[in-house]
Amino acid sequence: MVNIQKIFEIWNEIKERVYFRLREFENLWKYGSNEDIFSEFAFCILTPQSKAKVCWNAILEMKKTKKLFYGNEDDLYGSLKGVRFRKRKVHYIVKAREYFSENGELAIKEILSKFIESYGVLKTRDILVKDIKGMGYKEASHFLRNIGFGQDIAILDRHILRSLKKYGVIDDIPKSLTGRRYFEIEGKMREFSKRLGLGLVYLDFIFWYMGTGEVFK
DNA sequence: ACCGGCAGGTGGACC
DNA sequence: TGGTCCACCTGCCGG
Repeated sequence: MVNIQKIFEIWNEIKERVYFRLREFENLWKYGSNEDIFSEFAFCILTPQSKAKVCWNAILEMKKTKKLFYGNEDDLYGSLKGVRFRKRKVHYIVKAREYFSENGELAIKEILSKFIESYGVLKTRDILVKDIKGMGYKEASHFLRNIGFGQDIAILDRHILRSLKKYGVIDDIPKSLTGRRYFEIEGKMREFSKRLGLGLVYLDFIFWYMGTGEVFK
């Protein structure tokens, strides 16, 4: 078994920054526009196997020029140098933009609100995974966390999984993450966080920080 | 200069 | 029905 104390040391080191980020997420949902929310969504489509910072800079540029909201696939493609699998991802973004629009206008906030009020966050995540190409459980969780609904969900990426194994929460890192297996591991991480008395959303930040040395997104 | 390692995975085919 | 495998694809950075 590994040193549990390390977790709390890191938590003390980063918690002010984490609180700040979480407040930003809440404010994004409270005060953000449909374009703001969709930008966060598109960011989460881009991040798999890519560098988060490169992705976020690309989003900022496409947001400023409005390409993200009105451009076609070619327009977006040109802005995504450095993003892995960008051809595919551009397609996913444009498809999702239709999904999140009503009468030709972005309505992602209204649509998500309805889902969350009617079904709750966990079920909303299922809906996103089922309906949107390019969103698996990992990225759907990432997105929901980044718009302020991450209190009880885990973002099981390679860093988190590595830490979970290191601390004996799971025996092995699975080769592939099916929905069923995702829930299983998420449940174990939830239990672990309860045992530590640290919220799941905090534990994610701590593990992410241990893996990368950053508190970015 | 070359090269392995890494970057917040996902869809779809196949069994 | 549910797991496993592989294509997708690029650029940067340290040895």
